[in-house]
Amino acid sequence: MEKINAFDTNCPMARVTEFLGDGWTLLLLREAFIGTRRFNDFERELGIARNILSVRLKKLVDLGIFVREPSSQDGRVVEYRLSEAGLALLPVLISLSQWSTKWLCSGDDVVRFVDRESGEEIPTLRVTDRQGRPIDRHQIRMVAGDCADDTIKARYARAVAG
Amino acid sequence: MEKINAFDTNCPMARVTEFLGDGWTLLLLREAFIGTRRFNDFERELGIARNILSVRLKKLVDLGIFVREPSSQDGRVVEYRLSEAGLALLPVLISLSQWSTKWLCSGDDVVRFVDRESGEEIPTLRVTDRQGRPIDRHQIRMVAGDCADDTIKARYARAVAG
DNA sequence: AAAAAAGGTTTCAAATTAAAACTTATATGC
DNA sequence: GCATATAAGTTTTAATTTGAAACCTTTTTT
Repeated sequence: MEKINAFDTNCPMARVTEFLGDGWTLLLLREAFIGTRRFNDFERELGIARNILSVRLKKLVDLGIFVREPSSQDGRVVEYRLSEAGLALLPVLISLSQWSTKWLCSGDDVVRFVDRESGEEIPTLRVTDRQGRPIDRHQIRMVAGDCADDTIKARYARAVAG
Repeated sequence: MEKINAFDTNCPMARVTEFLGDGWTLLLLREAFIGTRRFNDFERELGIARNILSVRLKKLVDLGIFVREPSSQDGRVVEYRLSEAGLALLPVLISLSQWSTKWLCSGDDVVRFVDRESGEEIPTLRVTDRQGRPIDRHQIRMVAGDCADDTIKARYARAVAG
């Protein structure tokens, strides 16, 4: 994988790839949202190699997604929990999960997101306008931001998202 | 990366990891949404190695996310475009992009999603209840689905998403 | 007919991941 | 207090994946 360049430094998707672009991090996030906190538990639940887990947790901590907290009760124990930034990934996980359930998984799913009170399934996340009205895929465009150079701008000007 | 097991076969996140869990696929999706269609264009825009690109495109086609279409105009040309399933990933890309813009990228971004008519930025995707009312993170739970075994169910029963 | 263009595949070196054993620090049971 | 257990890592070595460049095949252009 090439080094991140000037363009990708400010591309939100490229920045995400930096940590989601491996075979374990999304599952680590799933575990964290389920409530897994400890090194040995992440290892056991996922079957991830310890050296890889070590590197991934470091990266997630560096990026501010996890917080590393040695336990005050037991000097051996370290807890990894989701930071504000990590918790803010919930809509991402829900939209991914909903998409996957519909397009990849068949029938019964192992994991679902529900409303704690009603127990009802969280409805499909929708893209809306400022007034909260659902808007159609075809009404959405990707555009180049201010810091994009002319080549990028020209490409995005042609771009159609959907 | 271990083989997908019985549990993960029905875990939406594990299934997503199967194709998003590498350093290129999310960027291929970004390119596809921008309008990139051809092998050589994906290669040039991303700087991805041709052999890897070849394998990734095959996988995306296999999963039904891309459609491979030899051009009827020019027998040399092949077009890869997003299928319905691929286009349905737009909310995922938007939520990822919004999260990344807020928590990873600083200031100006290269890519933005806007309303085609108004030109306004797409507002942050929100989790809502069935009536469309925004619901708080703490009101969301992850639960085990029907096909989960008792161990899994027990873990999820303790789980708190947020 | 020759050259160019497009979409690949092949080959081999470099980097990453996996599995297992090892290390260090703290806690527990006798 | 000493032996054992537990937790969180690190190290080592082998297997797999990725990257870069050259090569191949088909179709189009000149």
